[in-house]
Amino acid sequence: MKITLEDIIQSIYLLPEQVLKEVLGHFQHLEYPKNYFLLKAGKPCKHLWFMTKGAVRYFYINDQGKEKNTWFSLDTQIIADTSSFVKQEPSEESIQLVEDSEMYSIEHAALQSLLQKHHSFAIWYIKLVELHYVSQIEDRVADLQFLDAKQRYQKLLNQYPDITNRVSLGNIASYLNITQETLSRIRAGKL
Amino acid sequence: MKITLEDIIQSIYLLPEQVLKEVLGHFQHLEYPKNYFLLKAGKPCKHLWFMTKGAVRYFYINDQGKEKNTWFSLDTQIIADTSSFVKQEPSEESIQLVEDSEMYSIEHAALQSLLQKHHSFAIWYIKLVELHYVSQIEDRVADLQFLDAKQRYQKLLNQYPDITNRVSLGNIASYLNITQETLSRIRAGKL
DNA sequence: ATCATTTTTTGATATACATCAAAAGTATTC
DNA sequence: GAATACTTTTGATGTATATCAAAAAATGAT
Repeated sequence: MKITLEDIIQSIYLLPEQVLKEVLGHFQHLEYPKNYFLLKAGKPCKHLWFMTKGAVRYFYINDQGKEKNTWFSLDTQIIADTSSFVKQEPSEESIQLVEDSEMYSIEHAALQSLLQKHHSFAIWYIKLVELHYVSQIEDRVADLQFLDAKQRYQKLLNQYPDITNRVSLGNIASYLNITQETLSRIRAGKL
Repeated sequence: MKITLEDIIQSIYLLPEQVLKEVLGHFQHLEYPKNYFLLKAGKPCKHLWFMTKGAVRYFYINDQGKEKNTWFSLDTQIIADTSSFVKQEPSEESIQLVEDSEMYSIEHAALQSLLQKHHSFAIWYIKLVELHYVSQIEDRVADLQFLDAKQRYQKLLNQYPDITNRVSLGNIASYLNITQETLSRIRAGKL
């Protein structure tokens, strides 16, 4: 039983039939291969994506020119560089697929006009932002502040039990903010 | 020239005269002394506060029973435990004044009914959430991931040049996620 | 299957920051 | 203004994790 775009939208907040129809009309169905860039740093994030299958990583390039992952989204997730999306300013991070993925996208401009047009859609978007952007990222801050590398790894495994088969050790280490050597040692139970 | 509540509200998104009036009617003006708790961990965050003067810290209690600051807001800022506020679930953090402060508050229930009642207010709230919650916290994640203690301290000083006179070294160190000894050494230029 | 490339593991050493202990400095109260 | 409590600084030592180097294992291409 596959998750439809309609399911995702309605699970956030129930929209009136008419509005839902109109909203659905603004989404585009997409399939991209592994390694494809949804967003490259420097460009404004013009879309909001609803992934139905696949995996992505978010990353920055730091001062020393090294990539640093900030986030993973696997399977059914909403994807965007929130900060760039809401301000329509150049993004500081890139978003790249780490698996062949399927998703639906809506453009920023279309979203804005729907927000102005339909009060119910504005309420829907408030729920989306509150639950998806805010809660997720607050968790992340708490993790970074309070958990050490090993605890953060265990929490990630808890959230995505199959992540080790889907994302490389180097990419996971980068997200955990540790080196891949350290993650390798944690896995081996040596730390 | 003092900043009024109306200024703050209108700077987020211009509301129609009538709606603005109604919205203003739901805010309460408050003055609290240093050390007062706006929110205690375990209680749901029932208010959104618009501070016009003063300073607050947000903090958790960690596993070892030690307080850990997660955030400061000084002067004109919007205050809430966002995560608890949006879900109306028990808060994991506390919010305490570190100076005598002045602010305006609106209750969660009042906000909800205004959101349902006025499309324009829903748009206003979207702007608020996007710009205040999301952007601030994304910066914070980037800081935690990419900057070392010294860089984070310099950035904080940049944002709040007078913070050293207003917030204790221990509180700042806690926010920076380092010990006060380390911060003391950074200040002394020994690190 | 073989070779080339990428990913993961292992080992030795270095470093940033924590921890513990105590002294010095600054506020607060009577 | 002395006494008391809080805050900040200094010193010595310990620990988690980084860095560098290289081997081993896994993956992909011909």
